[in-house]
Amino acid sequence: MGACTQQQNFCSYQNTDVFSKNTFQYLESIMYPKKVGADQFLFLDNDTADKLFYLREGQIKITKVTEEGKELVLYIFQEGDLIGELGVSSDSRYNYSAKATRDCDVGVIQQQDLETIIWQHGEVAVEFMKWMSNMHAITRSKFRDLMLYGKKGALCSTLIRLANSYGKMTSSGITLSQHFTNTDLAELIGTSRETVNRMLSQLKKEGVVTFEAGGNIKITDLAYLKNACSCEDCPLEICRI
Amino acid sequence: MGACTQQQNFCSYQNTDVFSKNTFQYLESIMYPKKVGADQFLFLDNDTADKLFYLREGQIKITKVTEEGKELVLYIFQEGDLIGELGVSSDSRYNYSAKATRDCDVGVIQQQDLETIIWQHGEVAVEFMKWMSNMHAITRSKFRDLMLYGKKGALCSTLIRLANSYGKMTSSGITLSQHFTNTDLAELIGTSRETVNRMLSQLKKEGVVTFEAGGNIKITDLAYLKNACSCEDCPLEICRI
DNA sequence: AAATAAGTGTGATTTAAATCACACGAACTA
DNA sequence: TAGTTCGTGTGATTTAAATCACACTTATTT
Repeated sequence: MGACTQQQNFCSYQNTDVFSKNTFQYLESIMYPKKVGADQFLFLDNDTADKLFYLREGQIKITKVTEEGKELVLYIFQEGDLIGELGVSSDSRYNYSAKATRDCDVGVIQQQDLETIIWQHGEVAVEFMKWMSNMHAITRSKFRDLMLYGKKGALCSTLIRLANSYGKMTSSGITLSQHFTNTDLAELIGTSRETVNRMLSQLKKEGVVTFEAGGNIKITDLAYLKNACSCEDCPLEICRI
Repeated sequence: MGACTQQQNFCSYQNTDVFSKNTFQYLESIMYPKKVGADQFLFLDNDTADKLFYLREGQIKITKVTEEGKELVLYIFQEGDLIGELGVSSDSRYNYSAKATRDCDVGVIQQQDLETIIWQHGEVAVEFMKWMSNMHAITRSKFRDLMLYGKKGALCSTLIRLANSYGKMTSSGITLSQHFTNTDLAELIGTSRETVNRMLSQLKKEGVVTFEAGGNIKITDLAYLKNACSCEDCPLEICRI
């Protein structure tokens, strides 16, 4: 409860934290390995959605691209995250793409294999519902943040989420352990690179963020960010990128 | 497949269409009735999310309200829809409100009772996953439509969704069987009443919509609307309001 | 039938954000 | 080491949308 209290390096919460050791073993038993190189796609918009993917190593961005090339990044998944949809009909298709930002190690799970296990084991079913519920709550909370508080609120919300997913607590603030370019942030927010740059400059001037060597963002006034997007201190598993 | 081909009056698809007769009987067996008067709240933002609600009769709007009073309507549920979350932890809370727009007849389902059934019956689990999956897909597709194509695209997308949920096919177009005010539409889109009014006037001038007696909208050029939000002809159970 | 409330339609103005344009620095790369 | 790519920083301009202000129409109430 309450965001950004973690002392760990980063990725403190994966969306698979809802699974018990037992369930995880079932998953492992039906998983087969796959490598995805940097900048390759794990799957494309409109591909048949008949698999789930467990991200062992690397990073996957889920994106939606318009015909004019405008890109919206819906999620950034980390090692330990499970990617995909469950319970969809056999001819269902993804309506987003999944792109590896670096070399990835993935475990592929056939939806059908998983549904067999779910069918047989009630506790697995309930855990998967929790996983689905969490994923939906993440989407809903982003929807709200990006729609209701203007581009500035959207940026502040995104910085908080990045802090929860990549933040390292220090005495002087929360440092993001990964560099995000202005363009990266713009795609997360649905705005232009220039607008992000101007807003970040402003936040820097106001003492809300500073920049570490290498350009990594350090958040020095979390309260300001929370206020800008009417943060409701939702649980860490939901307030993520 | 393909939107707006229905000849029926309206509400052709409920989110409970994924359930088998058998599952539905389980639901009925643990449901108890509740009345909610017009303009009353079924639940409030931050209430404990330990129940599901089956809407037998009436209409429920799911809304998120900011501190400044700006309102965003996330869904409008109809008779036959199931409302709520499943698989969340016992201390989980709604982060949106549910308001009856008219007198409602609701069946209340304790989450715990349902989880017991899910635990025991694999087929129920799988059907509920499909339900959850659908709900998430609705949220995601709205997110995309409202973020990527400006306010005009957002309005056009919303009109298509309304057509799918309330449209009655006629020889001259698709008539919405319910009146939606400019303010209603503005809250669905996250914009101002004036902007909706101006956009609708423009669409009328361009011959995309007309107004029936009583002010109900009739869509006369669906292709135009689809084009404005890069409609991907997603299935009817997802392209709803 | 008059009064009140709720909804529509539109101008004028302000504000937010996108777009265009270009200078500059840092980081690779050949 | 010169060239190229990639990212940053900022002005100027345009466009989209919100806000303000008010007239007018249509329901609803008493």
